[in-house]
Amino acid sequence: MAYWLFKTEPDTFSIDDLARANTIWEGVRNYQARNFLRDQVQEGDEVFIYHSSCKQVGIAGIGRVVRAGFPDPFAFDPDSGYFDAKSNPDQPSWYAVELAFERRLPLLPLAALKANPALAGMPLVQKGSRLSVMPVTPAQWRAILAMA
DNA sequence: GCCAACGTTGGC
DNA sequence: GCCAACGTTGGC
Repeated sequence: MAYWLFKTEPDTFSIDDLARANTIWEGVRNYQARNFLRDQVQEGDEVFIYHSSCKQVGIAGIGRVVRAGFPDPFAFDPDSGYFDAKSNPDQPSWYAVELAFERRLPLLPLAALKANPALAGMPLVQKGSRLSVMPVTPAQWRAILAMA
């Protein structure tokens, strides 16, 4: 089983929304993140949910992967904001996974994560990184849980 | 709202 | 293939 961190803007989708129902994690439009979703994220993996671009940025909770990578259906829907005319079901450009809610965490602010030397290797805390789906090592996972 | 950093696009 | 222009991300 592997660990991940997914970013989301809570104004659009938050840990509270995940707590209400499983969700298709759609709309990832970055190739590096896409490759993780398509090739590596597996059912049963655990995921830190990170709130970005908001008042209190940080890790807000944990989700669990209940369906591994499949073609992002929103990319095929002309009415979706995530529509991509270059993606088609025969050769999908983009992938999604399905997540279930696991639990909330007391918000772990980005500043605190940055201050933890055990997390220095995470793209999350590195300047300029915009990666929205990233692997978390078991050691990093434990270090973050220890902060909660 | 500002702006730095990054990814993508498109002309050549 | 280069690289300037542009759009987006995301912290502050």
